[in-house]
Amino acid sequence: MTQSETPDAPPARRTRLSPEARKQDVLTEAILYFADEGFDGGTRGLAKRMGITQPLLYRYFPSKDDLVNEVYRAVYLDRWQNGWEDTIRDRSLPIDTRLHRFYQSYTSVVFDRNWLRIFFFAGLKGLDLNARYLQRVESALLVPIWAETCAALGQPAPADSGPHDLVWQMHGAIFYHGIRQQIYGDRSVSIDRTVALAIDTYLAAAKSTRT
Amino acid sequence: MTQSETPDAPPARRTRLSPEARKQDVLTEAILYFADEGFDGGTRGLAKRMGITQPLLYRYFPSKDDLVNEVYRAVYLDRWQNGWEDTIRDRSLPIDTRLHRFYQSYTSVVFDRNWLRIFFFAGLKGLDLNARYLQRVESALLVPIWAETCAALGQPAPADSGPHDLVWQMHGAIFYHGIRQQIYGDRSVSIDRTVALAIDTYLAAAKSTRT
DNA sequence: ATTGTTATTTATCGCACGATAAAGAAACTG
DNA sequence: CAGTTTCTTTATCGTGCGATAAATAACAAT
Repeated sequence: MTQSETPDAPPARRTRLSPEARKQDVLTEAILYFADEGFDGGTRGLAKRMGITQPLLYRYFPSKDDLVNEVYRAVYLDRWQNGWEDTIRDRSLPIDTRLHRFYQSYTSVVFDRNWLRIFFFAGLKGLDLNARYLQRVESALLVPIWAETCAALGQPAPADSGPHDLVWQMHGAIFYHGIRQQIYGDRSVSIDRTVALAIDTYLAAAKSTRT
Repeated sequence: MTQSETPDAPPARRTRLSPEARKQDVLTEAILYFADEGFDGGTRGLAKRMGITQPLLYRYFPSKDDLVNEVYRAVYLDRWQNGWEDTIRDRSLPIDTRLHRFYQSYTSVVFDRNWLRIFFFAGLKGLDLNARYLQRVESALLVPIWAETCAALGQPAPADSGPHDLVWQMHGAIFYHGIRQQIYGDRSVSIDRTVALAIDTYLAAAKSTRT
């Protein structure tokens, strides 16, 4: 019984890769693995899923914590698109078009199972990653959105205050859709519908309140 | 060094409680503990926090899983208030008053650190608890909200379709505020402001689209 | 082919976990 | 006070974890 082997795990692959390729392989698989299992997932499980042995991980990452930190970096820093801010500020387009294009791109990145699950695992663990990410969202995306909205409505741009609560409303409604979809598995409503509705509601409310 | 004891843990309390009292104590503390540590938190940590020894837990709960399940029940089933549905359907009040009252009560229950954290720990673990809870929210709260909204606007009540996306928008915007507040520690905006704005925006949008 | 380098595996340590059995002590009974 | 009950602790088992050291094998160079 102790001899039996699961068929997808041949006794010893012993396929030799270059350090760069192996490290990248580990990182790529670690994103999927920790998104599935949470950061309490064991290094043995990750290694088994890759068809390598567990100590090999420690040749490329000094500790599990280091691996986890590289996962953070890969998922959140590397997937940030500077074009988002440009799209929001591109006054050659009407504001609703800009918002549609921005959220179409934003949700295509953020409404990803791995992205969202790791985001919440980190948030629950109390890491400052989420607070810092949200601060970046606010300062780099939501504040400009409100400024551009005011400008499009012929209002003076707000001095340096934060984004209006209306922007958070819109953003929250859209983000919550992603949570329902990716965390709870509810696939009943399409993303495009939610995004379009949230933007329309937001712009209508912004016009009517004309703060 | 191995003799040193943390001062808040006297060698042996040996305070003897009735089974009911002890079991309730364990359950109460387990809610706080698992909300902090997640369900991977150890039984030894929970026992230490209570000032009892770890095997004592197993006198009142056959296994850790049983304890966790009782935590679920205590947090989600027992905190559901049937009055919510009554408030929504109370046509002696205008619809906006009903929505304000409902969400004031709902958020006072749901925007609780323990409630939200356990909710997300369970969701990430893939338990069906969240899907079932959301289904209950939809059928018992959101569908009636849309029906009452239509009625208040003089529309025919929708047959048996789900809640309009506008209701999900409002609910999501409010819920997202709780996430920012309790999961990410952002205390910048008040709950009341968010709730009031979300309801106003929702009702305005419902009026204008008059679907 | 032989050798050297190093990617990879085998074997193992110390520790924390969930869970169980037996010993101990607080309360109740007479 | 002695006897019984049962709440609580001590001691322990088996398992899986992160991490390390040593043995092994794949590839490159000559």
